[in-house]
Amino acid sequence: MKTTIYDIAKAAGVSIATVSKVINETGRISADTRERVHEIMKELDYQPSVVASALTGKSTFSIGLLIPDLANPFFAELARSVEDRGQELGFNLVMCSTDNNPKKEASYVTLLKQKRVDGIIIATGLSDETILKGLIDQKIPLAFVARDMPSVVSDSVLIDDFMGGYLGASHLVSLGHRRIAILSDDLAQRSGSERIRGYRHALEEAGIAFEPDYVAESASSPDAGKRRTFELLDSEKPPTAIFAFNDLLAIGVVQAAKERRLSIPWDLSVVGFDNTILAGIVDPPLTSVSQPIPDIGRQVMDVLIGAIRDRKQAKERIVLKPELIVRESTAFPRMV
Amino acid sequence: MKTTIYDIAKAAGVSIATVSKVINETGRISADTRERVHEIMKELDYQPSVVASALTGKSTFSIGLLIPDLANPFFAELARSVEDRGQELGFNLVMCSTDNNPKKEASYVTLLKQKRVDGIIIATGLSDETILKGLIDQKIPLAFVARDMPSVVSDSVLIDDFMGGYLGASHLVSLGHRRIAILSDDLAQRSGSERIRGYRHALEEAGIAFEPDYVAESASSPDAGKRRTFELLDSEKPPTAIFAFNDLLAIGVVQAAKERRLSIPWDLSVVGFDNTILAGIVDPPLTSVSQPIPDIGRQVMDVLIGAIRDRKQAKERIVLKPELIVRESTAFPRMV
DNA sequence: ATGAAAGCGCTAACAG
DNA sequence: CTGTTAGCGCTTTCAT
Repeated sequence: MKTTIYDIAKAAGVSIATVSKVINETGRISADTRERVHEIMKELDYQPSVVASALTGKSTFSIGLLIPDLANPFFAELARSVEDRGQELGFNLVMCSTDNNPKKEASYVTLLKQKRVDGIIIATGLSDETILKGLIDQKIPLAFVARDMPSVVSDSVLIDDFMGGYLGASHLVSLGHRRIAILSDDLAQRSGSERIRGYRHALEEAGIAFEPDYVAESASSPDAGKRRTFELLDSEKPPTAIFAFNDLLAIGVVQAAKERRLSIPWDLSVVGFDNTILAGIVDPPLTSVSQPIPDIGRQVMDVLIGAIRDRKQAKERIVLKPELIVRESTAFPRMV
Repeated sequence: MKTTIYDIAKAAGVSIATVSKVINETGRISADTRERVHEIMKELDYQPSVVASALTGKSTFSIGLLIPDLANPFFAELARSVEDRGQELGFNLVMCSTDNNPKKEASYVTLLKQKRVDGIIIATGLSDETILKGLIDQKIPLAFVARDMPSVVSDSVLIDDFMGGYLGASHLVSLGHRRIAILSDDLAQRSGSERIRGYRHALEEAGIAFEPDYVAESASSPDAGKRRTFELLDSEKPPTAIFAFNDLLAIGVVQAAKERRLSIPWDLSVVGFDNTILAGIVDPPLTSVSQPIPDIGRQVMDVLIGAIRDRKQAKERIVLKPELIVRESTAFPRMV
């Protein structure tokens, strides 16, 4: 049998209440017994059961993390930074890759609820409104990360997507591009439309007319991005530059260009988003709008745990600044 | 208040025992009451507490996953595949990135124990023997993945590392290379030495003498790999090919070569290991020994859950085959 | 077929 | 300063 608080109490010749108190450092315990209990616990390699203590209303010290796909480097890096902060604070992360699939979302959320996680960090879309409503009704602490959820009042940390869109687009504009296409992963999401706003703003500044046909949407993988790029390239007025809303998509663009024997950046400029490990590795290295991933992860965790501890009402919305990292995938257009 | 089994019982006009039985489909319940209880549960959006049920000795439906680093694409992809299988089976994954840091390992393992996870999947080295011993003593179901743990009798799934080493080296040999260096992440681990055995076997077959100086070790990051590559390149007899034991390291080699203005594959051939998403993306695309990641992930999860369910004694050791994916980072040596 | 009751391991009053 | 005791939400005999 696993050793329990009773075993410790017996061995130390005290009551379980006393043991509980020394474990939680509550109430007053004589230095003497405290020490003795500690010794016994060490001796018997006693591990207090979080399960039992959670049942009495305390924390489970588990946080759910809902992301689209752990195999996507951006989310892996994000998860890692969230995990690190959790580890520092004594919380574990329960991973949930939803693939933006409503069924998976629902199934994961149900599991998380049943496990009574202390809170949930949401980095994925929640296709089904009811899921989110259920979470809120049950007052489960929530925090959104790297995405906006305007319809909900909740803690969130994300970057200034308008600025991100502006940064990428104005870089291209200043290089002399006028036919700049957008490749977005999910236009419906707020960050997508914010980035487009930033992009449009950059165009306007330069007196370039906005061309709806230059806004393309694609699933978030190099392959899907590649296919969508071919379409863009085959249009009437092919763009001279493509601004992808994540690095995976940008890589798809690069691959499409290679297949067409277009040289990047000379025949086609590409800018990515997220500045993941991939950006520095592709050929050519990708100019990319960088998100401060370690910061973001740390801050969501902090904000969530703050909400859990204080059960405070005030919600924070932390907006961090993106940054343009210029590498070799962008240049002035060869033929204007 | 959250709705509990009592609420359901009251609303349905039955005892909590009955409700419990319909939830778990145990005992005999009249179709009539069963249906009624189900309805009420749906109506009240009742979620049985895994915490409470775990306290009575049932599963927590949580599995710990110990890996070195979630931000490393190989482990992210592996985690994803493990997670997927878990999700199918109703188990959640608790992520633990240890950075091969003994302190973190200990801290995570303690947390996992306290949470009474049903089992732990270990993909990391366990620097501290006592940790592992503690786990085994407490009879916590364990499964090792992508690494060998010869000192322990336990379920494990991994690739044939000897074959992996042989595949990479013999490819290089057949191209005409004779000065082939190894860049390993952790020589101490069994997979490392197995791969080296495979490498030596390939050399022997070709009558090439084994040169200990060609075996280098490095931390598992592009940067560290790059530094180590410079040393290799600066040695008396610089190698004409480098076989890295993971893609991150191989990328370091590529970067080092670029900095030295060496052309890959003409001045230097490189082969990686793992065949992660990175391999297809670097310039030039990397020849890499591929691990069947989705398979591996699925199989560990199956094996672990098998062990949890049946508490069986028989341990399995599942060995999968690696495969050489030839891309553009390898060629015959320009100057032999 | 259903229910009463005894735990599971721990916390939190409340007494002493 | 320490112990008694009543739960927390659920499972599981054992009766009925």
